[in-house]
Amino acid sequence: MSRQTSKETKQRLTRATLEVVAKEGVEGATTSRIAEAAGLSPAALYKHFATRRDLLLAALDDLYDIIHKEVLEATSESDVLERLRSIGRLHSDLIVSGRGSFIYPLFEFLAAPPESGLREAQGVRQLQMIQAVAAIVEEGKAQGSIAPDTDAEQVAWQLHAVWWAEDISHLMGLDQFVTAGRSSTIINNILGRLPSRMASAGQDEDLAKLRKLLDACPLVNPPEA
Amino acid sequence: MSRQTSKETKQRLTRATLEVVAKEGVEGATTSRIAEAAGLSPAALYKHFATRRDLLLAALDDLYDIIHKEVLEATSESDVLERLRSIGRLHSDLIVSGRGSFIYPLFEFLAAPPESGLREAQGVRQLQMIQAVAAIVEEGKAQGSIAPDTDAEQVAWQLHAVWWAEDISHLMGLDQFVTAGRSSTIINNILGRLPSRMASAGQDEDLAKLRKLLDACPLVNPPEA
Amino acid sequence: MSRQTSKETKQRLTRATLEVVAKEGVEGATTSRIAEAAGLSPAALYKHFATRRDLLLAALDDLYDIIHKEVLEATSESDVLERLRSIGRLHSDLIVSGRGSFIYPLFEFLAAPPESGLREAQGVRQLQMIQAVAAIVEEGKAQGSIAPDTDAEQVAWQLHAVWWAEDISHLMGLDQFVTAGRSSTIINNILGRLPSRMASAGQDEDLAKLRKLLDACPLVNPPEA
Amino acid sequence: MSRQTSKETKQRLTRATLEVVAKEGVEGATTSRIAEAAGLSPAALYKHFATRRDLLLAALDDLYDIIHKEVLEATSESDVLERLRSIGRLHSDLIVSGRGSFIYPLFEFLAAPPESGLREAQGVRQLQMIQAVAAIVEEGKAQGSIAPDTDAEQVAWQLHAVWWAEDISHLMGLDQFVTAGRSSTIINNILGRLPSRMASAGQDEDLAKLRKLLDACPLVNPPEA
DNA sequence: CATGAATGAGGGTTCATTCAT
DNA sequence: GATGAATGAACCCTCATTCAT
Repeated sequence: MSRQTSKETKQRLTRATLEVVAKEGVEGATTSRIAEAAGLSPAALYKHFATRRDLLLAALDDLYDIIHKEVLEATSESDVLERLRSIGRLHSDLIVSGRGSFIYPLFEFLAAPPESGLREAQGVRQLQMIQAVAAIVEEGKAQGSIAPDTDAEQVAWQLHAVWWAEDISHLMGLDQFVTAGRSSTIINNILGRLPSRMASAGQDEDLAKLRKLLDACPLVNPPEA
Repeated sequence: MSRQTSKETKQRLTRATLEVVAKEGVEGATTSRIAEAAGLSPAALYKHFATRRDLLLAALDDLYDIIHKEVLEATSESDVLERLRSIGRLHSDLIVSGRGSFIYPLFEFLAAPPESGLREAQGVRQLQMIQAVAAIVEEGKAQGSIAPDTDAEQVAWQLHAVWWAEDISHLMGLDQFVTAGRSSTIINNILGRLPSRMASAGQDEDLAKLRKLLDACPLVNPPEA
Repeated sequence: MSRQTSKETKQRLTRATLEVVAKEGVEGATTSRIAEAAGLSPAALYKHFATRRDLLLAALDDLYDIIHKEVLEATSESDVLERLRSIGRLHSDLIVSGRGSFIYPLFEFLAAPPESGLREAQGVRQLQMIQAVAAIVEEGKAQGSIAPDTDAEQVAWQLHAVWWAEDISHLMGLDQFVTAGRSSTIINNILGRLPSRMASAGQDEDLAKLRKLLDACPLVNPPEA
Repeated sequence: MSRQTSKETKQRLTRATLEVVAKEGVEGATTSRIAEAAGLSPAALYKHFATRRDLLLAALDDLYDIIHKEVLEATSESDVLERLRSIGRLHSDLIVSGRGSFIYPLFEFLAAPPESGLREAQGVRQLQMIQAVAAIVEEGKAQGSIAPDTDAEQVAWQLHAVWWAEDISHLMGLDQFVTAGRSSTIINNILGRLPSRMASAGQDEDLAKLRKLLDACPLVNPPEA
């Protein structure tokens, strides 16, 4: 009982890492602090991870799992648009409430020294998340609730840009971006253009014209771009 | 005279700091490395800054000055929309070409440990930049080229979200966001909505209707948000 | 049966130790590296040896056994002088060819920290080897091929001095001592004085006079020494 | 006064290193022990040497300087043969008295891990010492006290072989090699053959014949060697 | 204004060893 | 007989900073 399986301890360590990183930054996530948070000796840590960097990477993996579960999969609305809106709301809530401790490691890894390769490691995972969001949009297209000519990946990038901006603002102490409704305004703009004619038919007959106009308007879709 | 000298040395130190931060991250920006890059002894550093943290803060100030000069003020188009578009293009170019070395320090500071206060310190400056961009938009409103009911600050946030997303993507090695035209598509979307009726009259009479429709459309501007 | 197994495992461990010591030095011969080389877990090691030091000592024993077998007993010439010359040649060959991997552990043990007792432990074994060589010389005296008044142990020391010098030179990268024939010249000098009158009678009648002169000569054998 | 020049402190450190190595072996010559012996903090050490290895190398240099001064140059006999004999006696004395603490680091460096390059570093210095001894022999040839056809370098190697054997024996606790006169017997053998005819003329007329016989004797100088 | 010398604290990591399983 | 988990002690080294010069 006192001895635990390696897998359990590994998770205990990655979780402890995320905690410590959230509180003290990656700089401050020293092996001894992590070990203490996990209830181990610093030496024991090296029985499970060859290197502090390995542990950080494992924690990053864990983190993206958590994000997947707590954000992407936490919402179950059958309507895709509602689901995306819900994800956005969840993200904002996590930010504002301070429960979004996963943001710190995220940006810490972003700022890792160029040659460490940690940034690129994160890139792969972020891309997967973007594609996961794009997949949701595609689901909406299949459902018929989203216009069939929508560029799903473009939408996913667009949403991520806003979510990242929420993160950044929060990190800098500029919560107003979220609390003053600026971010949700952007999200609404993005999502507002997605509905298919069919979906919106019952809601707003103007939208059909609007979309046609938007598509035709050279300012919105400049010929050269 | 000696004050002049001190001022010069101070700048030498802040520039050296930015260099080192770019190469090694904030963690790796140790006093000795900075001193070496500045051609001083580590001890001499303390004649100009009481603390490493003070030096980092000064470097951050310097950095934002540079960004102001190299990005915001580097563009001189009289037409505000063109100017904003130009700023965006400059940003993308800096990213893709790799000349945007200031991005590294920016995110390094963002990822500084919570208790260091560096993140909040950066917030103030970023806010100033956002307001500077908002001021440009206001200028456009005064010129008449931008619709008078435009929320200038909202636009500034929106643009920053895209620029930050370009930064983040690049840091993660996901240059596709910039190179595949995803970011410029967003920028075009944003700027495309700004022109005033007057300005667009000669260009595209559709836009007037479009804007009216957009404003009225509950999907784009939901009542509750 | 289990004892048998233990004995085998013990040998596996001592051999592994010698390998690791050869590659990494005694310092670098850590329990985990040894265990890995032996295909065991570090913990299992302690079922066979109470202490790392005990294992090192056992490895040293093993090493001297190997040397006995591979060098002293590998030569079978009936003529003692030829046998000694052959041993010398074998030693030189092992050195130059790089197959004499046992040299590394030997000097590693020699350089073990004073308080470890490893050096003294080696002394006993080296003394046995010297006496083994002396025994060969005695055999030659019994055969009649070596002069009866020869100090066998002195000769054994003398030969060892040369062999050690070959080892040391090789370790320092000064292979010239062996390859330029310097060591063999010394060996020839040593062995050249050993033949008995009888043995040399058929070969060279000068030697009788020579030996008498040598013995009488105060420069070669000073009275005080 | 409390602050010292770097050069002084450097020497203090190399000397302290040699002391510690003598007492505890190179393994035991940890930075903290060395620093303590030198009266510094472990951190201060790194202001003078970039690396523990660098310090060890500097100590090795220092060591060879000491040997040069305390052994090679400590003897001033004008007669070269006497000088060499004196050097040998000094070496033996240092060994037996235990004052020859420099032996430990010498062999420790010999046993350094193969890839560390410390062994080769020592090789260069040892070669210099061998050549210094050869130079003394050459001096004797110039003086006329040593036979002109003597191979000076061969003699130097031969002497070193004996001295090394004294070192090794001592390290293994086999002081008998020195105390029972075995090493000095070899030395006498070596030096006894050096005198020139001229030099020995007044001493022993037998030697002339002896040398001629020795030179002619195929057992001592085999044709093939 | 600048520096060389110095340091306490702490960094990540490895060590030989133990013990429950 | 073997192992996986665990650890206290120690390793080399770097840090931001101070102070006499």
